[in-house]
Order: sequence, then structure tokens, then C-alpha cells
Amino acid sequence: MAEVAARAGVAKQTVSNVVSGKKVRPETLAKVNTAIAELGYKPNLVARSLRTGSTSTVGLFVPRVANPFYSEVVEEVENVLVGHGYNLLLATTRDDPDYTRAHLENLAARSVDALLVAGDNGVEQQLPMLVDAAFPVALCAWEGDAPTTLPVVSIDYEHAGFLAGRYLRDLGHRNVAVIADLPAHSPRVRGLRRAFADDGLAIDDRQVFACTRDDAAGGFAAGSAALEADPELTAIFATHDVLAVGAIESVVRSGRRVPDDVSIVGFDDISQVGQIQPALTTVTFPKREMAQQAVELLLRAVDSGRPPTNVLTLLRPTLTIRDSSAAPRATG
Amino acid sequence: MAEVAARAGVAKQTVSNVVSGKKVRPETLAKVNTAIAELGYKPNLVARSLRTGSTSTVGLFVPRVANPFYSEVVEEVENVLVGHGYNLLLATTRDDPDYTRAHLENLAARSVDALLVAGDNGVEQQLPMLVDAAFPVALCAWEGDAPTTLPVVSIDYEHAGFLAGRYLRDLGHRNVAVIADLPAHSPRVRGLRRAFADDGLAIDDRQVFACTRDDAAGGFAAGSAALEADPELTAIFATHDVLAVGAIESVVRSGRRVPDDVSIVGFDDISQVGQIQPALTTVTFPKREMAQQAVELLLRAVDSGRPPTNVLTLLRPTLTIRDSSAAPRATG
DNA sequence: TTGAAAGCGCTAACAA
DNA sequence: TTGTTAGCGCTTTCAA
Repeated sequence: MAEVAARAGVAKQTVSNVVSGKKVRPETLAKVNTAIAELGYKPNLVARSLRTGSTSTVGLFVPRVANPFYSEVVEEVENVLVGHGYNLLLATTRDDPDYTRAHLENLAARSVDALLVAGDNGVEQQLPMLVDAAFPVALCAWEGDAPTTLPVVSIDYEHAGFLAGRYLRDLGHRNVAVIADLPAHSPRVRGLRRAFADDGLAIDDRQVFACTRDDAAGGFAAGSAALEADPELTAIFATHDVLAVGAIESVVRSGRRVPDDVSIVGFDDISQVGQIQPALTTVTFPKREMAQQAVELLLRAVDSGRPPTNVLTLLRPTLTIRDSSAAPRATG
Repeated sequence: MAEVAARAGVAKQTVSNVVSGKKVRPETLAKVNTAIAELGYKPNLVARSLRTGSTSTVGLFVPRVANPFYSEVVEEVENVLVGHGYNLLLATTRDDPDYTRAHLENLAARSVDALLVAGDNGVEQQLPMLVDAAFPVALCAWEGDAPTTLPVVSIDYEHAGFLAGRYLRDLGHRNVAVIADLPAHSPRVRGLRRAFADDGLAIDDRQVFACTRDDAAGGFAAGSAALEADPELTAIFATHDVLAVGAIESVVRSGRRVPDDVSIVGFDDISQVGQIQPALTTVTFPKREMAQQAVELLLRAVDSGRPPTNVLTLLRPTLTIRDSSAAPRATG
């Protein structure tokens, strides 16, 4: 920069002004620009960051990237950030409080401008640190009790579960099983139960199968267990789509058909499940809208230099009916 | 830092030595550490980066994150980086040379320590810039002609296609269609063709269907077109799994069955396709090994301060046979 | 082993 | 509008 200034016959400050687009007399601007071009000068953003304390970088915490739900969130967050001229520093928490804390300290030391936390697993314990962070923090896809001290962009998980439950109930299903990632997804299960309870029907604890693994294999195992426990089963609600995919397999392997014998309803509407056989009926989670709103909330705070507006935004989930669900067969 | 030094009664330099784990007399160390604890001192990594020119941050370019192949790569890259104490700056190129260039300049200005580029689409044009970068660059999942100037960790795509082709040929399939993302995936198609050519069989251009969309819907459309063009079709090779999922749907929708009427073979072995119905036969791409090796290659270069060893590493793809493929029905 | 001084490249604040 | 000065927080250099 000093070289550029010397070559253009101006002060470093003037070069700085040119680079950051401040007001400069046109002829000075031209001189500086040619000097920049001739020397191939590129500003050093680390130095700028040290001086200004801001890095144009936003951190994002997700439990895992190779989970279709979160990979879509990551993609959308990056989209929005790039649109605003920000960078994405991605960290996976693995649902592990220790990882989360280590990453948090690292981000703080690197002075990121903001942090978005997606998913609540393993993060609850770090909430005090998040609140005290020197930069704006927002939470999204938060299913547990939302802290009142931080802005949250999420959906009403209980209502989302209710949508699935009401749908199955109205179709006439009575022998229903739930396969769930517990305790993480209990609000979804609660919503489903409420839908049946509204009609005087109870979903027993024995109808709820917790998955030991959070992947399709876990869904397969839980689905198989559910079918064995109640061979008369006519519907399965899986608390997320990946489990639902495993559940479909368990039904098919047992010699039953979907949806003729057993209906399956999932949760999330990850991009793949609309195309599998049978196309999955699921609760659609507006992931991209969520990511967008959360990032924009943060960037507004960054730009204004004030803490983010502390709101709880709940987007509306909807039910997307495809081919994996139908009314139960009339019991001859 | 000055405060800590003052409180401990030492020079700033000594504090620096303590923080970066250099040799310090035990009693001095203790004094400094208590001062650090009392003041809650946290080193400023931006300042360190300005001084040292290194940021403990590695850039990763992927075309898209919400593509199961790349999301697995991202996850593994992050894993390895965290294991080595590095951060991940993630950028999506969207297969767009302009985005790629902009991101590249940004990373350079932020002085990342290294850059890993996954996928070649839209990146070829930036190769000269990549070669000239001030930091180590490596390429992975590179399907086009690999540049000799940069290290590459990839697989032999042509051979991978050959594996799929040989398998289908040996099963006895003769009416085969290919649905492909072209021209990106032509090596895979070439390999398939070679397998058939070895047996004196030719795969005609009319049997190759280019997808207009790079998702399951594109696979569905291409699959439908293929079935219409040749109703006697007994096998479809899709150049990646997401297309294969769409192809399965097209077969089922046409009233045929997989694999009884039509076999489907995919490519990549993304984590979902082992669990769908029918479980997909596919060419397994050792993505995580690839990511690991590429990152470690880069970090070795960073640590040694020398350019990365310029090697071409080709991992071995394998064929994973599941339920979507079988011998063609004997034509009565 | 420790201390003092210098400077990484930039921008905020003020003066001209 | 432009130039000067100072300093962000750290590490490198050199001297004690």
C-alpha cells in the first residue's frame, strides 16, 4: 500500500480511501487506480480486520454436514452470506458440548462478525457463553425450549407433529407407531399425540420406538421392531425423513406394501424423498426460508452495530402428501 | 496482552511465549498463567495472523453443498481439518467461473493457508490463477484432464465406468441406456462403452441420454425418454446416484419393475442409496479417503512451508452390488 | 531465558 | 479533499 501511495504520489490514507470506495477527487482516483493496476496491489484483509475488528466472516454451527437437512441449511446460509459479501466459517458440533465450546472460543478469537447455530443438540449447555459472545448470535432449527435471551428462527415443532397426526387420524388410522430420535424430537411426538388425543385416541408409550441410530439403519431397526410389536399396524410416523426411508424398507422387507398395508409419514422434506419409491408424505420444513431469515437478522445486527432484535420467529410447517400414505385398508 | 504482562511483571514477549507454548521457566509460566486466568485473557488470532501471515484456515470449494456427494466431502474435510487444528472456510462455486474467481481472490486476500478444490466444473478456467496462488492448492474429485501443475487426489473415472459396464455386460445385458450429466461425466460413459466394446458390443449415441437437470427430476426425465426410445431396455446406467434415483422412479412409473424388468446401476454410493427401495447397485467412490488424503497433502505442505508434492493420486473405485440389478429376463 | 524495540498492513482521528 | 500521526495485538529481531 505504501508502494502504491508512493507511485501515485499520494498518502497511504488516500489509497485506503480509494480501495474502500470513499470519496476521492476523480483525478486522484485515476492516479491511484493506475498505480494499483501497475503494481498488482491487493489489499490485505487480515490487516483491515485487525484494525476494524470485523472480518466479514460469519460462523455457522451444524451438528453434521452430511445430513441432508443441514446440508441444505448450509447451502442456503452460504448463498445469503455471499450475496451480502460475507464469508462462511463452517464448524460441525457433532452434538458434542466440548466441540461446540472449542469452536466457539476459536470463532471468538478470530473475531467473526456473527454466529448462527443450527440445531440444539449439545448446544444448550453453551447457551451462557453464546449470550456473552462479543458478536451477534442467533439460533435456528431449535426444537428444545428456546432461550429468551437469544433470537431464534425456527418452526413450531409441536404443531408440525400435530399436522402429521391429524392427517393420519383423519385418514382413519388407529394402529399407529412412532419411530423417533428421542429425546431430541419429543415435541414432534407430542404434537402427534395431541392430534390423536383430540379425538379421544391415545398413543401409548409402547407405540413409540426410540431409534438407537440416527440414520436409515436406525429407522429400519425401529420400523422392524414396531411391526413385530403390532402386526396390525397401519401407519408409521418417523420424526425425520432419513428414519422414514429406513422405515419404508422395514415395511417392504416384512412383505407388506407402502401405502397399501402401512402408511409412512416423515418429517423435514429433504430434497431426496420426493423422488424415491414411494414418494414420501412428509411435513415440509421451510429450511431455506429459515436460513435466510436467520442470516439476515444477524447481518442487520452486524451492519447496524447493535445487538440483533431478540425475536422468536416461527415459520409455518406444512404437510406434503405424496405416495407413501393412504387410508388404512378396510378391515374385512 | 500488555495487561497480562504488566500484571505478571514480565514483558509482552514472555506472555507470547507462554501462549504459543514455547520454552519458559516454570515459575514464570505459573505467574503468567495466573495473570491470564485472572484477566480472562484470550489471544487475538487476527493479530497473530497479520504478523505471521498464516491463519490456520483452509478454504474448500465445492460446486454445491446440498449435493449428497459433496456434503460428505465437506464433512470429511472439516473432520480432518479440526483434527489438525485448522478452520474451514467454505465457498460454493456453483460451477460458475465468475463465482470461483471472486472466491479465490477473497481467499487470497484473507491469506488462507491452503485451498482444496472439489470438482472440476467451472474451475478449469481458473487453473492458471490456482497455480499462481500464494498458498498450496490441491484438486480432488477431478474428472476432466488433470493439470500436471497441481496435485490431484481423485479416482479413475473411466475405470469406474468400466466396472459398471463390465458388470452389466457380464450379467448379459445388451439393451442398455446411459443417462448422464454431460459433458461433465463423459469419462464414466467412456469406461462403460469400453467394457461393452471389449466384447464387440457398441453403445450407440442414441442410447446415451444427457440430463438437462442435475437432480432426480432430470434422471426421471432422461429415464423416461430412454424407456420410450427403446421399450426393450433391460438396464440403465446413471452417471450419478441422484440421477439413478430418478431413473428408478421412471422405470416404476412406466409399469416395469426394478430389477426384474430393468436393472439400474448408479455412481458415487452416496449414503442414502443403500437404504432406498430397491437398494441401489452403484460404483462406490471412496470420498472420505479422498478428502482425507487431499487435506493431509495440503497440511503437510503448510507445515513444511514448501509447495505440496505434486502427485496424481487415484483411489480405486469398487462396485457395490445391491438390489437394483440382476440378469436380464430370459427372452422367451 | 527474558526484555525492549520495531513493524506486519491497514484505518480512525485529526490537522492542513 | 488530502496528508500526518498513531495504533489495532501480536511476533520477530536483537540485545541484555
